[in-house]
Amino acid sequence: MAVSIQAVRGMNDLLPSDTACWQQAEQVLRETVASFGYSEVRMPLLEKTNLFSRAIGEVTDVVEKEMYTFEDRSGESLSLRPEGTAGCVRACLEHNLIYNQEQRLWYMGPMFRHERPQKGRYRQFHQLGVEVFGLNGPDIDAEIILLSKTLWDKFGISDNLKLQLNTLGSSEERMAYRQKLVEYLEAHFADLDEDSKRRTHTNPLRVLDSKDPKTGEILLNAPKLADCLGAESRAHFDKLRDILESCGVNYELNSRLVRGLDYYNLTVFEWVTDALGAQGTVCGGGRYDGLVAELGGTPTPAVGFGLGMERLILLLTTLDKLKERNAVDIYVVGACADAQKEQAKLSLRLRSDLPHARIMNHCGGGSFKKQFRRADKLQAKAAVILGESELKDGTLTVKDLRAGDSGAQQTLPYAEAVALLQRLLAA
RNA sequence: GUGGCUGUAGCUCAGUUGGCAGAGUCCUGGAUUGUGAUUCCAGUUGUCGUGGGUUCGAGCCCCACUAGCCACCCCA
Repeated sequence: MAVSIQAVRGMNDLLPSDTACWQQAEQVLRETVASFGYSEVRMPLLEKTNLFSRAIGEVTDVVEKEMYTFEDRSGESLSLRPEGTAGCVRACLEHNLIYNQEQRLWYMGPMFRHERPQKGRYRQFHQLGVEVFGLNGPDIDAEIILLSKTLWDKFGISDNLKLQLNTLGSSEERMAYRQKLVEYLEAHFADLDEDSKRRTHTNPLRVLDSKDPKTGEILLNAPKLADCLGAESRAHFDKLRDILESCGVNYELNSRLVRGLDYYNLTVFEWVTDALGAQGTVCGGGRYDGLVAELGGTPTPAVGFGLGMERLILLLTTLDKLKERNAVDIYVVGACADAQKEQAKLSLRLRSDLPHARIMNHCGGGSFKKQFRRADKLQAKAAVILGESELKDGTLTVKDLRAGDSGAQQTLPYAEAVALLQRLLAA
């Protein structure tokens, strides 16, 4: 459809049928993080560009080619946040939230990356972020994985998500391994496929994931990350696995899981599904002990994850896990001489006496037929009728719209009508 | 950023070798002037994604652009 002004590519409007789904999902997310004792933080969508280039890594795809970056009126370079962790750390440092104390935090909101849109990948997308600061043990790594697992259980989608787990070692071990790997890849550079040649310098650990058969052969003799791990890193990972297993969490070890943001170390994980096509990672995260210091704070251990809201909701919709929910419980129809005034007054009174009911007053006039059709379309549970006779007698007619064919209806004094409505809504 | 497919009514889609722009649904009104998913009748759907080109004539063929979908890539 040709429209004179269109939305920016990859940035979607959420219409009433969408927001009904989002609100259901958001409610479960909020309840769950609260049940783990986490607190909400809200950060600006805009940050100084160098926050992201320092936090995420200068040579990552996200920073190199996916950020929305521009100069504001004072000439300062700003960027729309491509992820939430950097801004969260910045906020914590700025307000001394993590000076000698631990924090368990969460946030939810839009992120921006200039990628080619496709199913489950949009230029404005939304994440639930969970971040923990000041705890360095495997127990907290396990906790955030258990938190995410709790979400899947509550949504009823645990069977459709698999946990992939890996460890990258300490920052030093990881850097040392990266160095070794790059040296090895450079020695065989001529025989690598094109993607792997590029990745050798952009994201060498990703080369391990190459599907090219010739590169695969070369990789057989490549140095192994596991060989670079020290006893401490190994113990951390073993303990994490121990806790997950004792809590009944199944996982797959995936030594090629490295993730694209530079700040990760030790534990990394992803929850993946095969129900969404190419964008199968619904939730991913890990430990990032070096980031706080990198951004100028005192060294502070940290761990967290991001959950893609669009992918979650796409999965919930695909698996038909969201309840259809109407927007209206009671529809007020009428055709008395002073209809607009009397209906408005009645509707206000009903809302006051039935505070949890969603009550819509018919506006715009028209026949009863039209008004009832509207009530039915909205899937209201009951209609309240205010006509000439009701107004004269001081009564209301309450019609049960779920009763079937003609529907049961009773004309009652106000108080009894309210009581009947209460019973109908409870049913 | 690269490739493949697609774009016709609000929605889902037909549209023959290039020859009057269609169906279903939705919406509106009526059959029933105080009663809703059914039924029956009537009615409105329009920049055929945009701009060029070929042609007597283009929804259809050609080019460019744009948007969407899917995949690569990347990640949530």
